[in-house]
Amino acid sequence: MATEVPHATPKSAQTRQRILDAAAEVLSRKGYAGTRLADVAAVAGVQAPAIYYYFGSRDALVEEVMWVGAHLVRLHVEEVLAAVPEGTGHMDRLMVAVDAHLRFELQLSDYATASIRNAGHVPEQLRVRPAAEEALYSRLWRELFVAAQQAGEVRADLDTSMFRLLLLGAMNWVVEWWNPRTRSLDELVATAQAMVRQGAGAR
Amino acid sequence: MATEVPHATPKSAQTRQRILDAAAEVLSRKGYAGTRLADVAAVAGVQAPAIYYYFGSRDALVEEVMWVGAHLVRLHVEEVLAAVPEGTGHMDRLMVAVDAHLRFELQLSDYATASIRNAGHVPEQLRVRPAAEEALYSRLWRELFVAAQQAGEVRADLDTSMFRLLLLGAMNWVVEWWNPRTRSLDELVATAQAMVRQGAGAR
DNA sequence: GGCAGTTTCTAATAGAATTTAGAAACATGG
DNA sequence: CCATGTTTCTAAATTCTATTAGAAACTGCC
Repeated sequence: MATEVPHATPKSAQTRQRILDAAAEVLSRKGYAGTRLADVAAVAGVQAPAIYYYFGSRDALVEEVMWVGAHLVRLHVEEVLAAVPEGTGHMDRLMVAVDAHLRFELQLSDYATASIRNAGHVPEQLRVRPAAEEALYSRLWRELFVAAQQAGEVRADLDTSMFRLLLLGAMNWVVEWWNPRTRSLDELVATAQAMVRQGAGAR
Repeated sequence: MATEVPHATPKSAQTRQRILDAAAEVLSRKGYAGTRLADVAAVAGVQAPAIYYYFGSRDALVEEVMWVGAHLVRLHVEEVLAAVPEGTGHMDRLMVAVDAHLRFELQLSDYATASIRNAGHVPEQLRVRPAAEEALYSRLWRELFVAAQQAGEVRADLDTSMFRLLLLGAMNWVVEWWNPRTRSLDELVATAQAMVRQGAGAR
């Protein structure tokens, strides 16, 4: 019964991956509502029914993209943070996380973009598994902020929980307006970091 | 030919309004993909085909909600800013705008929520008219920032264009996680204002 | 109370997309 | 080179909504 585990052979796994990548690409560009299986199939270089050999349904495919997206973002930021030299300040660690999140979301991964853009637009049932990943990611940021606050590098009177949600929102919303042709990614990262460190106010 | 202008009588205009309100409510909650005409009709207290007496198509209805949402946000913030006492500082005017935007988006208007959440998810053709409103709104914020920077209340070396987009993103994304039961709107506003004024950094 | 115009409904249609059925092509090991 | 299992295709069925047709109900005015 190949239906149960059709990913055994390398060849087959490759096609499955191609379909998943195609779905991420189309989802990141057109959103949940605009994503047709025919489009995904075209990008993957197969006919639409071939998708059903690997995924139970359109929604199962979407769910996997969403999960992978959330998962990859977290892995990436964790890895980058793990590589930060011992003894780096807490605010600087926050800056690194901002940098890693933005670059990954905008440059490296259609999965991340798809996951971010469609988080609130897919049917409830598809959010369960991705939500668990997102919760882990939230925790990562919470810990960064708590540590920074305890070390006195973030103001003691700041509601870091709210601030964190606002910051992640600012970074996530970038997918809605970002155009690499007209803006510099370095500049974006620098501005987002400045927003966290010191805001816009003079002095 | 009543088909052309069915909104003449007050009674009729009322039903039309009910349908539009219902569409804003459902769109703000379920998003473009999840919005069924049958749901909209149910909320408005009519049968689905009645919608066609007032709107040419599902998309025409959606487009109107999107436009009204963008329009109302701008009007509201403009009005609030117009009421600010003469001689108020530029940074304080920014704080007022942040306050007005967030409160309107979260408390006063399903239209605003619908417009924000679905801006990037409706088909291209539906974005033209709303986009014009959004451009006017962007200009409003641009002017606030430019004035504040020229007055020296915003750091001279800040890329205010980028900062503005990040700030609006942070505020817009709030619709994705906001829960009035567990969070205080006053606290949210205060934190967003702090983000603009001084960021998270200590001193 | 009847009549004209407006508004809304029930029932049917249409169209688009997902999803199945089942046949063909392909790959691989004997 | 055949046999077997895997992978992909074409063609068809299903499903889900938007949309249309046309009848009924309602409203206000004479």
